[in-house]
Amino acid sequence: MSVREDTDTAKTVTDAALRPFLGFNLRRAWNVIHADLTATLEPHDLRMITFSALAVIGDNPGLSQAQLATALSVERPNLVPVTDELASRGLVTRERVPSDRRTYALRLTASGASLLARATTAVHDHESALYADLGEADRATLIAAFRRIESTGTGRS
Amino acid sequence: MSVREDTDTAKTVTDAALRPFLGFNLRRAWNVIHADLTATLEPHDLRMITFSALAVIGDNPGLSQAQLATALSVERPNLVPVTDELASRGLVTRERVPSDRRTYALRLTASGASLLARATTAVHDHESALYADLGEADRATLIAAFRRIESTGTGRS
DNA sequence: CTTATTCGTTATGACTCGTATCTATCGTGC
DNA sequence: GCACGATAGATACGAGTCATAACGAATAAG
Repeated sequence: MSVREDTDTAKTVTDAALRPFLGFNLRRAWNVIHADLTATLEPHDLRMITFSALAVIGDNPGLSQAQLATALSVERPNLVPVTDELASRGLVTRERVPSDRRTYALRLTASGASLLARATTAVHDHESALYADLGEADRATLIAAFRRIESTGTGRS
Repeated sequence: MSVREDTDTAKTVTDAALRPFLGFNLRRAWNVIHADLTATLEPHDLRMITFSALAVIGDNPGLSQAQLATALSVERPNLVPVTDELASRGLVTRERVPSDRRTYALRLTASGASLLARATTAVHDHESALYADLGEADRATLIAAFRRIESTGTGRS
């Protein structure tokens, strides 16, 4: 079948076969953004999951851990060490709810809100740098596309 | 401080604080695509890494494992079990190179090429379904944006 | 021959995430 | 009051991914 190609010593190894796939490109972009995000949050002693949790708690004071897990798309067990850490660092409070003593009501403390504000600013600035080459319109297109992919894939609203 | 909000029993837990961040949306989209891709490749007994490896080998016959690792952005040690599996399944050959007996020259076998073709079709079809809501222009915008994010983040080419 | 470098490989550990399971609590029906 | 199923939080365990360190074999340079 004339499989004999002299591509052997080729110095150029191409991605060409994978580039047409959006999923592949998305993975590469995600790797970059993930690395940048991790580095951005590291000075604040936050990981992506703890930062996300802080943000959702800040937006939904008094929510339960189960609600938080749903909002973050993680399983409940994986949230336990997160809330443990946030609580032990004094960033969130876990108040017992009188009406249902099984659940905790999660709220930001003052220092939690302050840290969230600082980290949010840092993340926003880093994202702006990463997307400097992208126009505002492209950025909006991206987010809209992501949400559509999300809903197409999961079927949820 | 009038912290007393009745958001406690709120049934609606919002993502609002995170949605403006592109990274967050990208992660969600990636989760969806990753799940779909995994399910798509599973009937072919392929994982993302093995499929990607097949595709790159098919496009660059005779390349070394080190070159493959670079093309796939994974560390060399993590590629060993991949090439082992592909070789033991008879999908790729590892021929010794006379000029440099340290390296292996990786090539697809006939069945490897056949499997790659079938899997590529499957992945392409699934991607088309996922991106059905996206126009062709949006898809091109997405890929272009990804590549720009990639190069901005890594500084490479 | 000696030294440094590269390839493929092994071993190891960090990190993420999901499933199964347990206890405590709530709600419902008897 | 008491049994039943369901839910919240927590624990334990395992699968999967990924990077680092280090080793033998082979190559290249001195």
